[in-house]
Amino acid sequence: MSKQGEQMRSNVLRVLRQRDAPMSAYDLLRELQSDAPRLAPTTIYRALEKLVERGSVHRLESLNAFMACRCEGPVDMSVLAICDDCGAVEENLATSVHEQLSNIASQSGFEPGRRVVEIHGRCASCTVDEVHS
Amino acid sequence: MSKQGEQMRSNVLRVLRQRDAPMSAYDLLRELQSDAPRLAPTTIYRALEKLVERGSVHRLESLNAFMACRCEGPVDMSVLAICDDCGAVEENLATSVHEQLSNIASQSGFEPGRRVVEIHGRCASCTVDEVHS
DNA sequence: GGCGTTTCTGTTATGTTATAACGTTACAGT
DNA sequence: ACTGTAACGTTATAACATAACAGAAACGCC
Repeated sequence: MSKQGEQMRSNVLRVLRQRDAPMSAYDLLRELQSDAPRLAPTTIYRALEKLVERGSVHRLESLNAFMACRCEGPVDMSVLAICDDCGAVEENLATSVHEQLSNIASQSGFEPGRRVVEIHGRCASCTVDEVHS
Repeated sequence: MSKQGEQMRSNVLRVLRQRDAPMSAYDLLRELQSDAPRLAPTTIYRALEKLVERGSVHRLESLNAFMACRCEGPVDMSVLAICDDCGAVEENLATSVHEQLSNIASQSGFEPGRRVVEIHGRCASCTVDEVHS
């Protein structure tokens, strides 16, 4: 049965990669339900949990959405830049930001764990496509 | 009518300050419904939106919750350290982290807007209260 | 092989978070 | 007073996420 689980994870990852943009769990559900109509949210969330654990997928906390990872370095050192116009997301490796963040928290005796670093704004191509009404 | 809106915002802020911990919109709703049983989610969300805009309240993206701001400096330069054990949240002013974050995003032509910087882990007092089962 | 244990999976149901849609009320400008 | 605009109240529903439990697979042990 772990075969089926692996299958599901790879299906989810495939769809995320095809899209190459943030998708909600329910977007994925709808997509995959064309093959398996009875597919349930739980199944998607379980697959996503594993994929995030593995670092294959980012969870975008400020969007409640998920995205296939395409960055080089360690997935937990990346910064996600989210375009509020077109929805595109850039991944940037930013080790120093993450280190600083951990350091600052540590100063008050806090034991650092998972970090969330995201930035909203407008991507380069949307800035060029400026509206000139 | 704007009197009522202001009233609502101050009620919401009062409850958040009393609690001094993250609360979901629905926590607030339940709390305030003891006075106004017909109160609706929308009303809470609108009040929260304004309060966040003003900088009186933080939105914790990774918890889908809200918290009264008690930090000194500019609210949009703070780092939120969230204890996964006790739920307490520390606010730290961290201008340099935010600046670096904006810089990194800018490098690819991204126009920086709202930043989300949160860190999960264990707070000092929970680290001390270590379980020694 | 048979048996118990553990882990993973599918399924149903429900809980939680957030917003759409629309009519109403306040208020500023004229 | 009239009108446009922004804020508000209200109802309904959409979107996101998990609890709970039953059944199947995997594994060790006898």
